Amino acid sequence: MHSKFGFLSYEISHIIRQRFNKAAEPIGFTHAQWRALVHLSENKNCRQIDLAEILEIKPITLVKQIDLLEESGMVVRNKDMDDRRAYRLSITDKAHTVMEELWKIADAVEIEVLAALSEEERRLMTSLLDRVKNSLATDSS
Amino acid sequence: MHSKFGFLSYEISHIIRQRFNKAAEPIGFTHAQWRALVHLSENKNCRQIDLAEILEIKPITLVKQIDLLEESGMVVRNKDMDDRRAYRLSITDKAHTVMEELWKIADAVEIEVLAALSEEERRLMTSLLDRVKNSLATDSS
DNA sequence: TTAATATAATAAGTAAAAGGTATTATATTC
DNA sequence: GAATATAATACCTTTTACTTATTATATTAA
Repeated sequence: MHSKFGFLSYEISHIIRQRFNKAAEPIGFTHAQWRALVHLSENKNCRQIDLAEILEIKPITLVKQIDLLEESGMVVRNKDMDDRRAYRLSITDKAHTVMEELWKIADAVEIEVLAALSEEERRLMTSLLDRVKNSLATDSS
Repeated sequence: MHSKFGFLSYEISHIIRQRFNKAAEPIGFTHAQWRALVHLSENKNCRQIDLAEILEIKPITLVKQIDLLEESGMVVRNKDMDDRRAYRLSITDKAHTVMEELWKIADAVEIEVLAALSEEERRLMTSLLDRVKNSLATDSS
């Protein structure tokens, strides 16, 4: 019997993204922007190329997300004084307020989607996924 | 502390899809087509609208995937005798052969991605995800 | 038994999220 | 100082999906 982990993780995360996008649409954010914001807030003052690597997307893909986040006043590109090719990304005060709203949405979606599991099971599953993710992060993929 | 399940499941499934797509590209299939094929083989002779519901995509999205799968000789649209609006989808003999190849790729990718976990942990995680998925399937989402 | 409504597939056009390749401006290395 | 590498990005394409509207056929209600 073949494992269905690939399909299951895809299908569940797809539902989470759909529901998040629907709920966050009135505020004007997509799940991809949200993901960039959260990872940036955990890696303050990094360059675009650093954030792209963290997000596991190509730099050119991130450019457009940062464009949108800058337009909506969430992120600022600051010239790097030591390397004039690069920008240092920072999050605005406004972003902190908006992110509180977005976390409410994200948490609510997650609780809804994971309702079938106990809190203990949710923690267990998340920690297993976390180990998988961390083992991949060290790869050169 | 907020849960990261949404990001984790997205990021891991994204890596699985990327690796699958890369490995299956020479044979000419994408992960979306692969997903449709597998779900069709588990729901033989269903209509497009049924398969779309199983895949949790809109019927129009499925049309194009079936177009591609029909072009490559994997799937046949058979006129439904009882409802002349509908097609019944079937999988060709050729598809069975190709699917064996694709399962090899899918299994290999999964083993690679989940290498950090023991077999026991893999089974546990998959069964937790399966419960989540099934609880959502009964929703009217 | 028609008239109104619903359903299955699909055409046309759009969008979100991503990537490939090439370019510009700067850094680094040889 | 010349060759090479790097950070950001312009231009174009791909994958996967959606919205809205249309055609053909079924079903329901009057």
